[in-house]
Amino acid sequence: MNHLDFKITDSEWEVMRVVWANEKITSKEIIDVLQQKMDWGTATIKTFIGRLVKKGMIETEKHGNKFIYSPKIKETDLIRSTLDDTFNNICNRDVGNTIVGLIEKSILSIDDIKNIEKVLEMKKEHAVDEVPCNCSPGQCHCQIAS
Amino acid sequence: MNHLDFKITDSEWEVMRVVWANEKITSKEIIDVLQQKMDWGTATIKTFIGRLVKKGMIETEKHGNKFIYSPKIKETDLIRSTLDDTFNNICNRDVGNTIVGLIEKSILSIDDIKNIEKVLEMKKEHAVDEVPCNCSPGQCHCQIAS
DNA sequence: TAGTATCGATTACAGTTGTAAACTATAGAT
DNA sequence: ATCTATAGTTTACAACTGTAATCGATACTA
Repeated sequence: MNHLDFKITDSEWEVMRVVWANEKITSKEIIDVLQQKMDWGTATIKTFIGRLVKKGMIETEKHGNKFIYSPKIKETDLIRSTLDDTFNNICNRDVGNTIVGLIEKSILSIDDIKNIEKVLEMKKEHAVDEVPCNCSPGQCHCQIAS
Repeated sequence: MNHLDFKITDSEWEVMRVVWANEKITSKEIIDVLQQKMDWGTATIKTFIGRLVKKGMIETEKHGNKFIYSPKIKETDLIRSTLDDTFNNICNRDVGNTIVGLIEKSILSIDDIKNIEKVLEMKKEHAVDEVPCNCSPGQCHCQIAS
């Protein structure tokens, strides 16, 4: 499949958020930010940073004896990829309802709603009468012969 | 937090889908279904089943020397909980766009679109002008004093 | 009833993750 | 020039995961 298969842990995501928010940042700053939120030791955060570098999620620019870290992947790409992973576990026929559920519990602005309405308008052009089930046999109640 | 903190692995999710699809099922059936999709050995699948039982995700009813397995949590609850985990890593201000992205790449039926429009209509009543950023300081570019 | 197939339980083992201490190298302070 | 603080690297170790082999009990078969 797609070689853009990002996969990081929850802890690593906390670190990434700091890096994304700042674009260029030192480990000390990352540590300061995270220790206000998480109950993590300094060494722990250093480990996470090191692992993210090894995974290719952040890049380093040497500056004397220290590094300046910056993100190597975009936040939206990671979000996209993570959500795709989850939706891959859901029957296509359930996606609509799942999205309804997401909207219900989200805080949305007028503009957000307008944007969603706009994309829905576009989806209408290709909307199907019934979404075909895409599950493997035996993994879904709405089994339809493929 | 919420004691409904479900967390299973991707492999375990494959197993759960079979259990959800069938409600009452034997290990042999689970194995048959999964071996058509995954390149897993019998023993591997048995391990996953065992771990899911231990995690309280499926329950067992003894039947002679074998078990009948059935789901102990609902599929929608697990989906909900998993998506919540992801959205917890996203600034509230980005949720709207993220949902737009989801809709763009989904296959939706006319009814799905209607349902989404309906929930949007309801959201309009409480829609805000600007969604407040809910991120911890240093973890988001759109930092607003709280 | 003895043999065999099957099921679930136990054990195995490497890789990942959470959590961190210890070590090394270097930059800044005196 | 030496000391010290700091940054990054290495090592540690238990729990969880992917992947399975083996074992013990039971049910079906001849």
